[in-house]
Amino acid sequence: MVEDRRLAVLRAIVEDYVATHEPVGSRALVERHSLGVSPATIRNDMAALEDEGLITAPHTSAGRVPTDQGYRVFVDRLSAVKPLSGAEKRAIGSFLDGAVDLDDVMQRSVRLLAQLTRQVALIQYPSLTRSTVRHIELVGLGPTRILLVLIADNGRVEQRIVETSVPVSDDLLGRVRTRIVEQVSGVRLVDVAERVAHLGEQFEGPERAAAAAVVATLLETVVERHEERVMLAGTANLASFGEDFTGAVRPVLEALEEQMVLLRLLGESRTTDALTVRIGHENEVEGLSATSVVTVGYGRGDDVVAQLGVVGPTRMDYASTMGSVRAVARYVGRILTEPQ
Amino acid sequence: MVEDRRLAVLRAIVEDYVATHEPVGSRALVERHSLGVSPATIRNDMAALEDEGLITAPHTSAGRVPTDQGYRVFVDRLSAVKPLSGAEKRAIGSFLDGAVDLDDVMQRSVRLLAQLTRQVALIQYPSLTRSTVRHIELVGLGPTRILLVLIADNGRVEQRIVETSVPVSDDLLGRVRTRIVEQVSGVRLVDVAERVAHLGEQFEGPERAAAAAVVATLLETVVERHEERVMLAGTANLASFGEDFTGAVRPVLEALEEQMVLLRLLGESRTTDALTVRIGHENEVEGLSATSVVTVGYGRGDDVVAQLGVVGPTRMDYASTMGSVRAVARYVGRILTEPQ
DNA sequence: ACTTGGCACTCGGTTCGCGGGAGTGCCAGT
DNA sequence: ACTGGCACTCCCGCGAACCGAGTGCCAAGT
Repeated sequence: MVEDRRLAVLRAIVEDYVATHEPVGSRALVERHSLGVSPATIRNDMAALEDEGLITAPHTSAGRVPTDQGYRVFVDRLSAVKPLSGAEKRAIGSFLDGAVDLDDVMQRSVRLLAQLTRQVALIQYPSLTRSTVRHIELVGLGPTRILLVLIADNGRVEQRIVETSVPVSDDLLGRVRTRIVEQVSGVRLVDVAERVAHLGEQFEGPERAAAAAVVATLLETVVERHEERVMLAGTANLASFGEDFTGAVRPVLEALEEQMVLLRLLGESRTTDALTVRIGHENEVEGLSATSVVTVGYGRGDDVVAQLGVVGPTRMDYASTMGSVRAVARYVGRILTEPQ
Repeated sequence: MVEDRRLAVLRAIVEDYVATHEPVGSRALVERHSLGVSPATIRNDMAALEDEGLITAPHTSAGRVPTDQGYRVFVDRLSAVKPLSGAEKRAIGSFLDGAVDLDDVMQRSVRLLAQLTRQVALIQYPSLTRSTVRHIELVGLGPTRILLVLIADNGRVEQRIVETSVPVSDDLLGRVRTRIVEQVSGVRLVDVAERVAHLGEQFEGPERAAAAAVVATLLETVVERHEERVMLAGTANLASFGEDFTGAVRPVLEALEEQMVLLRLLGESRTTDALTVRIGHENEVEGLSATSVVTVGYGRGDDVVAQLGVVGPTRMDYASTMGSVRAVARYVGRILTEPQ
């Protein structure tokens, strides 16, 4: 009972602080929420919440501000994901429907998400897992350099440079290509590995090393590096996160310039619809301790192929942000599911 | 004579202001530069410079600050491009030499430039002009959708989606591909247009429309869209441009998110070594009126294939910035010239 | 014709002191 | 367990005063 009210107070504090960006006091709280008790009672609750580490007071006589832990409790126990308004849903539809290829889908989605949340949005390219190989091309760039291009049937194209220890003639290159194409055309990417595993052995002597290098890179491309691209939008919104945030802009921009950081940030949910929220210092990424990151997996049906999400100030509107992130993820998933 | 000293005063003002970020007064000027005259004389000169619109005073009794026009005169008549230090040159070498492919060269270069100048760096991908076609692949994605992939011998890969008005069978697709590959393999990209111009006419009836669509897209890819990609680095430096710049961060970030804007920004110098400097309001791009943009073409020898440059506050160190931009452009040009 | 020292003046920035007000913690009473 | 009252803290805003940098102008000097 008492415990319930305390949580209600926490919720009220978070909501007011998110709305006003100012420390909230006991009086303002009873005025703006129907808590049914006096400011004095609220003060007692606030003292308790402060002891628990959920809120904190910037000065002796200012109001209270939620801590990272406070937001954590809020997100876990007090807030429901807020569905989008009709207008927002319609906006999503009209925004995404004109996309012409995968790049375009990604770009439109990430911009849309940035716009909806007024925060920084991230989207990871879908992995190749479900696709099949349409074609593989080997292009000699020099005696020991080969460009490998993999074209998947979903329109995605991957390219990698292969360095071989021994020179590769065009003739050999042609034969390797023929063999590989024979083996993997129309094969699902997940199955490519077993098809080409022993392909190097079909070659003799010095040719074997070259063939092996090509195969190794192919496997790497297919298996390991198939989700490394990330797209970003809405960095301009960083400038509007508020006065008190300006000092944190630089480290955030620095973090966002690193692909590796972005990938770590997006994490690896393996089920759709399960939103991940990392609040303030929960973020391992240095420089993002003043921000929260909301991510979710998206894909075809229940099959998660990649992640998307947003980065914003810890004092964001979690309910709306989570709603937007989830909604965009669903739309993108739907588009990927449609026959292209 | 008098005119000479006035320009010397302008130079001194620009240099001091760039160094201190504070309005500079007559007294400080004579102390820090050997002008050989008294502050009173300087004051007269300053009044004249103000009348000419080259400097301005923020308040009645603060020092003077250069105007955009003042920087213009400084850049055109008073400053020499500053060569890099030995350490910087060595840094460039070690930074760029490990690059493994075109993407990598671009990425390393743009990061390097951002680091050297502590500003925001831009680099445009080299155009395909000089390259030859290694391979062209057509992948059917649906009845009226074809993915066109063009692989150039310099390692660059371009992809485009083609929408056809009539359905295209795999059979037809195969034949179109064969014809195209026959025509353009090994051909320089600039010559592709004439080779395929009449290719559609080799097909009859409904097939002609499909073939024409593919050819049209191919031409577009080769001729028109061959320099649309731009890479960006150092946006975090925006946060360090200074107190007085914080208000301008948002519009700048917004501008930098638009590919089209970036391309306009990079402009189109057609000779290497001719640096372009656009100062403050000289920039047509809205939102960049508080910044200056320094760009230069780079390429193989005298042949400009693309541009690179930086965006920084109008009160940047033009001499050093121009030196860094030019130096990086030369290095990148050299790398492109080396046999890959 | 320039240059210079002197001088009065302007005005932004800083410091200081002083309420006002919001907010708290605690206590005694219900 | 809640509430009203009360003393206390301390941030914030405001005006006054002051300092100092800088200017413009003028009369004198070269």
